[in-house]
Amino acid sequence: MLDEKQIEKLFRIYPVLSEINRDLLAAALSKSRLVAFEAGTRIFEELQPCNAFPFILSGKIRVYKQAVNGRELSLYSVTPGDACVVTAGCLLGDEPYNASGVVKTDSTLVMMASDDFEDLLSSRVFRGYIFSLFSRRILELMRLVEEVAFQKLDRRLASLLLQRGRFLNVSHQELADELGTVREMISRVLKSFSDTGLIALGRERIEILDESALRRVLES
Amino acid sequence: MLDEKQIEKLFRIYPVLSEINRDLLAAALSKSRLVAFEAGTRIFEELQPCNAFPFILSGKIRVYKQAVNGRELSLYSVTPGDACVVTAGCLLGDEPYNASGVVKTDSTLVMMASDDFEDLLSSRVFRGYIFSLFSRRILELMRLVEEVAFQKLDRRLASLLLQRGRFLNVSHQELADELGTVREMISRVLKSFSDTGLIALGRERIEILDESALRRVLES
DNA sequence: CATCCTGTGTAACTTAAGTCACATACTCTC
DNA sequence: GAGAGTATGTGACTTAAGTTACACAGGATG
Repeated sequence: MLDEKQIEKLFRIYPVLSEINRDLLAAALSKSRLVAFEAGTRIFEELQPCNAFPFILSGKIRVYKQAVNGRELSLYSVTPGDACVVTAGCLLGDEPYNASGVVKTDSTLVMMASDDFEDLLSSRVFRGYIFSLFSRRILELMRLVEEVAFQKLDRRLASLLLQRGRFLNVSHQELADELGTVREMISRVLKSFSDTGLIALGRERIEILDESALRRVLES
Repeated sequence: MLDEKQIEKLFRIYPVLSEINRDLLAAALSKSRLVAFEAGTRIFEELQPCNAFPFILSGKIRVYKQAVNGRELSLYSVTPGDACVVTAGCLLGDEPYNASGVVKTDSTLVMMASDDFEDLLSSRVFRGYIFSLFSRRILELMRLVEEVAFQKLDRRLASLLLQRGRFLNVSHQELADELGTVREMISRVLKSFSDTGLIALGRERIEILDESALRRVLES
């Protein structure tokens, strides 16, 4: 069950819900429940039965692949307003799903039963919203494939840094896990950026000093 | 406009259509048109406006990314029964879409106007079908990311060969374009397979001699 | 048959990335 | 502030992949 405040928040983050027939939506929401996860929780084992569709109210979930030797590579993140397509895929398809998910920052989700979610899809506007989330994810994955296949690490890392804003508090290992490489490579490339004055380095801290030069790395 | 025979074929390949309200479907089909493409056609420039949804009746379309130096990497293929999610994404999302598409074998598609397609989605069963195509594609792309990031070329090539059946008529270049690498690498790995008796080689011809051994390469 | 074209084989080399092995440095806690 | 635990720096080395440069083979065509 959700209280007033939570429902209000849900509507703020998923405004498309207001387009749905009120009774239908009320019925679906009455059976939904709020779930909170702490940062660090490995979420995917828990969602395994995949009998519910998650709306993200707050927080951030990282979906990634793991290789045998322990290396990791992020596929995408799920943030408020998103739908976890994987869950959806799991709901609708039958294929086993073998990526992992971990909560990056404390998160709250509204879990809606699969049947109710399908009912909501009878709304054309809502359908359009969900479809466009799917498509965006597909395009993003296509971009990722290209990046991993064709782009060198310095470009990929520069791009990652630029996405994260001027000051970042991350360890080299986290960046490596994001890009599917190893810590040493990240340290080395960061060092080369720092040697040329693009960034300043500290323990779990990176400051972008020369953004435009960093952007130029993307075109190298 | 489609004739009886084409409609029959469409139903055979997309049986889910029979679940849709007859009038609704008839209206949508009456405005759809049949399009044929010859093998070799680069299709994506032509679909650019993306104002229609394609049902594939026959043939095969390869969707791939191109790198600056001319290297290519296949993202997936679209075959009868599939939906080209990219087109769908293009229809529903707004992001530009920068993969390429080429017709591998002569193809016929039924192009349905975007609005009509959205009407059909009011059928719960049809919706489920389309969603599951989307999800499958997403899972496939996730698998591809992992493969490109973490797997060595011999494994990837062995896997590709095994998917293609006992006798294949392809050039090394085609295989390279599939995997995002260069011809020389393919020649080299194939040679090593042939040296150990896994395959026999000829001009544009590969025969798998020892399938189980080739399968074992996948686990190496 | 001579020629051309495309596909294949292959050696030598370069480069990017990953691995190994430590040294050092910072932070937190007791 | 001593010690533990984590994060970072770095050189030496290995490996996978890509590049360059040709030789050669086989079929197609005039």
